[in-house]
Amino acid sequence: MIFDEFIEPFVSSPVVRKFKRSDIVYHEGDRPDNLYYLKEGLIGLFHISESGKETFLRVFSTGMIFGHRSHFAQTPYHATAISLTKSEVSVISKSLCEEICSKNPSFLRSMLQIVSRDLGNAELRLSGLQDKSAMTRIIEAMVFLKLKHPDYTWTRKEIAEFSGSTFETVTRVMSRLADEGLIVKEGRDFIINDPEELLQFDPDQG
Amino acid sequence: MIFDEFIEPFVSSPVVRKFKRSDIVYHEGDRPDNLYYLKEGLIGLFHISESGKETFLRVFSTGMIFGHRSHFAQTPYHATAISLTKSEVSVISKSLCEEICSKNPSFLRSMLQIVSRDLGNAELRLSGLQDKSAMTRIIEAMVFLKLKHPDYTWTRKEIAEFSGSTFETVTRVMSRLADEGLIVKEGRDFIINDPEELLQFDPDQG
DNA sequence: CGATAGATTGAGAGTTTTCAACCGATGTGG
DNA sequence: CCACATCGGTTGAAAACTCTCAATCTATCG
Repeated sequence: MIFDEFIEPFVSSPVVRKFKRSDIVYHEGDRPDNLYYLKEGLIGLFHISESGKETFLRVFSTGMIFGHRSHFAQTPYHATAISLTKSEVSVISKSLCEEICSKNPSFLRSMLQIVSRDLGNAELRLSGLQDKSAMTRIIEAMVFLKLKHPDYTWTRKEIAEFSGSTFETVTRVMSRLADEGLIVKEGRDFIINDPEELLQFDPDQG
Repeated sequence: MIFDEFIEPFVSSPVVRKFKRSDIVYHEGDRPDNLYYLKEGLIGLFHISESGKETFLRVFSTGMIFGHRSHFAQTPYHATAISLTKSEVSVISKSLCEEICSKNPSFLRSMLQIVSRDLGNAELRLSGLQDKSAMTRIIEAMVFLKLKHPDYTWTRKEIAEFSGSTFETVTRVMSRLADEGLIVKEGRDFIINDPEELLQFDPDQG
């Protein structure tokens, strides 16, 4: 993990908060007074629009920092962090963060690398929304999410909100993929047989 | 400008390149061997998909740095930088960049702030693509682009690629807005009477 | 075992895109 | 400085892809 060399102060932060599924860690619009280090669990970052439509922006898993974008942008949170599982989070105050930054300039470098990569990913998703079919985006989201976190049962809704689609369309795509033998449904969960093959799947020739 | 305190080495870089409209500064996939400082002009960052569909990701104007995301992410360029006007660019080598970073740690801080804000913007656009109508997105793009660069004549195509739409739809929206008296068309250019009013416009009650 | 959250499937609607044909602006070279 | 070539813009009609709505079913967990 990229943070190995900085992790100490995060792990040993005295302030730890625990969450269960669906708990909110921070709200869109809040002032970013802290950074967070995820000791254990899975947390999703969602934007919720006025109309109530949710967009699933990023996933944070054990060992990752989050809340950093707003901190370094010096703007309020633009999205809401919601715990997807039971989780345990170290809270790092602004001042502790400053201390880490000044003691260890390469921490800033790491943060910059992470944010830069996330920006690239976000912009590629932006492009994808415009020239890929819903099916392709759903397949890519399934592969991305499931490979990253095979043990978590992603809901159709989460996959939809990550791929820019609806849960009904995700259901339809998954039924089709199961028919084609590319995935296996197991209760509400699913298993990807061969990620490469799945990504190559062309809806028209089946 | 946020860079005032760092600008010196950028301005005085000995390597300057000049471009005219449509010239490519760097290509998606290229290795980021340099950072760029835009001394004069307007440059757009575009992602071009396999099918040829373009997405307009970011605008760079006089005084801004670009090419930094890939540099700090340590990944190839994910998009292509195209000059929209005649422009003049200082080329900053990796090693000069390193020198600036180490001499001036707050340069990293500034870069981190910029990239963090861009990430927030990209993610908000991602959300917008899913719950705003084409008309709303087009209006927002028009206001954003035109207020930022009133003297540049944005083409329908550029507005479409920024808002995630097509140039035909942009044309239709602009005709409607002109009918409503919210904008004035001047040749290929357009003038926004009142940005606030334009942003508030509700297509249904017009 | 019952309650509830999540999943499935169908049918119909609607926004936007696509395709096509035509028009107008801009600017360059003779 | 005009003529023309080219790039950009306009408008219409039809098609398409997803979404929305609705009804029903099934996991999962206390």
